[in-house]
Amino acid sequence: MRMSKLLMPTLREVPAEAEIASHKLMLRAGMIRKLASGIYSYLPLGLRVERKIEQIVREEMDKAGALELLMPALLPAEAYMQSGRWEIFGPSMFKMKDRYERDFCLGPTHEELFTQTAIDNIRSYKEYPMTMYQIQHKYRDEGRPRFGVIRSREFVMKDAYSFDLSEEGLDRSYQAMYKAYCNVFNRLGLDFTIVDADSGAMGGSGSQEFMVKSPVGEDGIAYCDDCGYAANYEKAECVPTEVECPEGDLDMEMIHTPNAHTIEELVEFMGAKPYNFVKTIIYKADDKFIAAMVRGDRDVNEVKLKNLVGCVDDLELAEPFEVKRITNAEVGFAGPVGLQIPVYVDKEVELMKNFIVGANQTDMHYKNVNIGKDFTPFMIADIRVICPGDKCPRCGKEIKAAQGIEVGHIFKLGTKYSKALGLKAQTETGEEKDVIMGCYGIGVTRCLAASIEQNNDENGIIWPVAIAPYEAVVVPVNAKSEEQTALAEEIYKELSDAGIEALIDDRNERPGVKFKDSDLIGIPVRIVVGKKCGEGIVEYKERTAAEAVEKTVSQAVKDVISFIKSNK
RNA sequence: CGGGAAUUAGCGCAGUUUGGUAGCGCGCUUCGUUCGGGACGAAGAGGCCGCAGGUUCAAAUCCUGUAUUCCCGACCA
Repeated sequence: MRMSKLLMPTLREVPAEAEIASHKLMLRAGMIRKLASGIYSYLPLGLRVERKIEQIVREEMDKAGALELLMPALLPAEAYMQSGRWEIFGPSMFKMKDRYERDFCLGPTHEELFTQTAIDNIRSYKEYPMTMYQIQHKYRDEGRPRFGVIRSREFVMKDAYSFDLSEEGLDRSYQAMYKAYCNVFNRLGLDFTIVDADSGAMGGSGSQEFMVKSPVGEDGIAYCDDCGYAANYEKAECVPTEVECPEGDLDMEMIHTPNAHTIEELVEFMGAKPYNFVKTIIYKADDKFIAAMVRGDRDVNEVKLKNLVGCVDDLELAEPFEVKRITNAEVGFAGPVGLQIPVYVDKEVELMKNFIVGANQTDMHYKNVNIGKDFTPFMIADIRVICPGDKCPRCGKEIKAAQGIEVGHIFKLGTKYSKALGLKAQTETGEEKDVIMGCYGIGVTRCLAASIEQNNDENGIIWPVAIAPYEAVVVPVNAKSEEQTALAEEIYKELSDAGIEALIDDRNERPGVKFKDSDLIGIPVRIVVGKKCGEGIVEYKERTAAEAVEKTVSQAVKDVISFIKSNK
């Protein structure tokens, strides 16, 4: 490709809308342009990278035996109403009506439609197991689109769905996708971590997320360097740790704590440590009230609590007036003693004695409170959020925290959608069975941003060869020099003939501009045709190298070809 | 959905406090000189100052709405 003919509007300055590296660089490199919040156009360079990622995903899916098909993005409401998700998605679904007032939406994800496809087209149990996938634009009206294409409202996603007749079959289909996902992310050159994810609310039996560690990631990861354990923050199991408590068989005692609502204020007031307190938090779970208790220096894990309570709809903090009604006190003085609602207690609290809790009376707390003696929990379970420094639930070493960008998610769905929509298969014995499903997603456009987050420097993007928009660039230093131009053209032709996706910077620009641009757009390797052109010497520079190396023309061409081939 | 900020040329910004009809840098066009890390000189083009009302002789500037965008948080099959 001739750069003089390429639509590549690079920017010297960063548009004010961008905050993170990948977003800034995609704008500066002329890969994308924003059309509305969370909605982007892809210019040639951006599209080429997106297509390459798609192709890698496609190849690995095909290799894993999945069948590619394509659903519409514009969907009739029916199947979503049948599954209940027309309501569950709520405002995050783009909904509309056609001219006859019939309901439609833009597909946010396609479990329902793939289930319907199986119902309509799979005729015999002999056709199972089957995995189908598509690579398609998805639409979600995010409450807060963010970070360029990392959280956008229209994005490209690969979604796959497996259909099996047995749990063992589901395990096999799931494992095949697991392996394919590892292959995909390895080929993309992403440094990723696989974490256990929450699946409780969906009724599934297992779920893992593929995370690219990055400080700009929106998901928390708890991991252990020693044994390799990694889990989503929401999911990570907590190992209870013991803390120092007042000794002895003490009796509960009410104390006056005026205006001490928070743990910090109490610590100040009473001179105790945060871990000597136990917080009691009132939640509303599907219109029923419950209390959750965790140590003063911990946080309640609402996902765990929600799964434990078996809450279907919403788990949210009770409103202040509700707290007042339940505890007979201002917010900040709730405690388990005499409370008339179920009290869920974190496992860690079981290890404590003589702790401090609210007294359900404004400005009053109890000290020397003990489980069993002073109150009876409804249930004791792991309901807290993991903290860095906690013990690893597998090996006991120290847990660390990181942020991650979720680029893939695999999920054992079970029979949720087959039951809702009626996907059954008749077995050889004539018995009817619900088909067991799995679903598997890769955020294609998000991978693009994730790759840039992991591969950039102060000069711009550093593409891995596998997804670089072009593999090599030939730069004649002086556009007016016929000698340089001729040699550059010759090299460009040789590379192209050898199957290299090459650029030639034939623009009438000064060398500095050409170098800056080629670094910015992240082309993996560059040949510069300059002063020593007459002696048949050019410069060879890999994007990651500090310095260029002088080589003969034929050697440089050979090295570019072998560099590209060996890094693909 | 709650809180905060912004909106002036393609991009980055000043001008708004104290009203007088718009400016800087980059980019763009033309000519010339240049040509190894975002050149220099000269001459240009480009703006209903987000939109709608209001106050005023006069509004980018003051007032009232409204839209859009970004940030923090909530939410995120």
